Amino acid sequence: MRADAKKNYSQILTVAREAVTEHGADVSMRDIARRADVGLATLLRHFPTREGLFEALLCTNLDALTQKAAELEISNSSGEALVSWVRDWVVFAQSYRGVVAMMAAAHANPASALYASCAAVHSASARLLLRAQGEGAARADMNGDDLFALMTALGWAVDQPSFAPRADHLVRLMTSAILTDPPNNDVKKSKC
Amino acid sequence: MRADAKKNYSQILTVAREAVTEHGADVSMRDIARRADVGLATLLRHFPTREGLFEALLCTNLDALTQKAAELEISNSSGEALVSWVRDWVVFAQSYRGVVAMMAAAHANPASALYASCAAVHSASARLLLRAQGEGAARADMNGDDLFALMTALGWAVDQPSFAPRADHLVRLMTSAILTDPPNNDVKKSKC
DNA sequence: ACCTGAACACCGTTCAAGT
DNA sequence: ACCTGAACACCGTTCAAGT
Repeated sequence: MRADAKKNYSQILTVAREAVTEHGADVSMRDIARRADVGLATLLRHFPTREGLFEALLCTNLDALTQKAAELEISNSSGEALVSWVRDWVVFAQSYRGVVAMMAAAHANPASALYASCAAVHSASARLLLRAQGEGAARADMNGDDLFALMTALGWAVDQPSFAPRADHLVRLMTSAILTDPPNNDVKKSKC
Repeated sequence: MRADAKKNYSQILTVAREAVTEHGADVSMRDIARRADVGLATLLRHFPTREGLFEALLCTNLDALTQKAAELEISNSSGEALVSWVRDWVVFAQSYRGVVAMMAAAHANPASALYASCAAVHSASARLLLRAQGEGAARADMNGDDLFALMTALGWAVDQPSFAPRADHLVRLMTSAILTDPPNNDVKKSKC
């Protein structure tokens, strides 16, 4: 990689981070190129697809996420590990607006630059679920696909500005659907 | 409304239904105008916004949905009524691809042509939840906003092609998060 | 009243021409 | 090797000109 190419690459990533923070995952690629003082064609050769750009933008976050999964897999309580994992996922989902929708689409498209990352999240989820199910901490009647779908749905919801204020509570409600004995499910039934 | 205007209006709705069925809620307005053999400007005067067009496209579905809510409000079991309502919502959500995402955005924007419909769904949900909570059938620690968020998240999930196959199961999982004594929650704990 | 073509400012894709 | 401007086919918005 030539010196000027290297400089452009990092410059693009820097301004892309700003642009995506401001306008979400649907920012205009042209806008990013303009901010980076680079021709649009240059941006598109470094990152031929929008997903390619996001794979680079998110790689730190994704590494931290999968690293966390590895730690949780050998933690004490399999149930608490699963809840922590869902929380970490939600934090990741909030890194940039529109990221979850993009991941959901990439998950179904092996040609996407984000496919491998989606698969990693999916399989980490499946492993944590399986362990929790083995200990009876998680519902037995769901699989990794279900968990991934629920986590993605949750991530999408907290991404919506109107739902964001209730994000913490939505996480609690969602985890209570997954665990067999949810810690926050101590609802007092009315007498009638 | 003049005769030719009336003809254009219904012609637009007819072809819009086809186009949206094929390409989802993000179809090009130009494409719809072309199919209707109508100038783009004509389409945009009949329906100044995309949401305006969808308000017309969905009005039958939305009427059926709110009508169903009214019936469910006076039904026997408040818990079963809530589950039926969620199922009806999911069926509605599947009417066209991308509709739920549009409704979620419209819900936060009073200027949207779909805002009133969103509010109607929201308040119907809140009423059914409140009744179920009064009888102890639904969790006490959630409100109408939470239910609407969960329903929208569920609707969005089943809208994703990769999650659609598990739609029925996702509905069951989601309702089990809402009900205090879920009928499908008879999970046998493992012995260890 | 209602319709329409055209101009406008955007978008992402592609490629021949530059250094 | 790498960059770039320009042409291309799209999009939604707007409006003067038609009937």
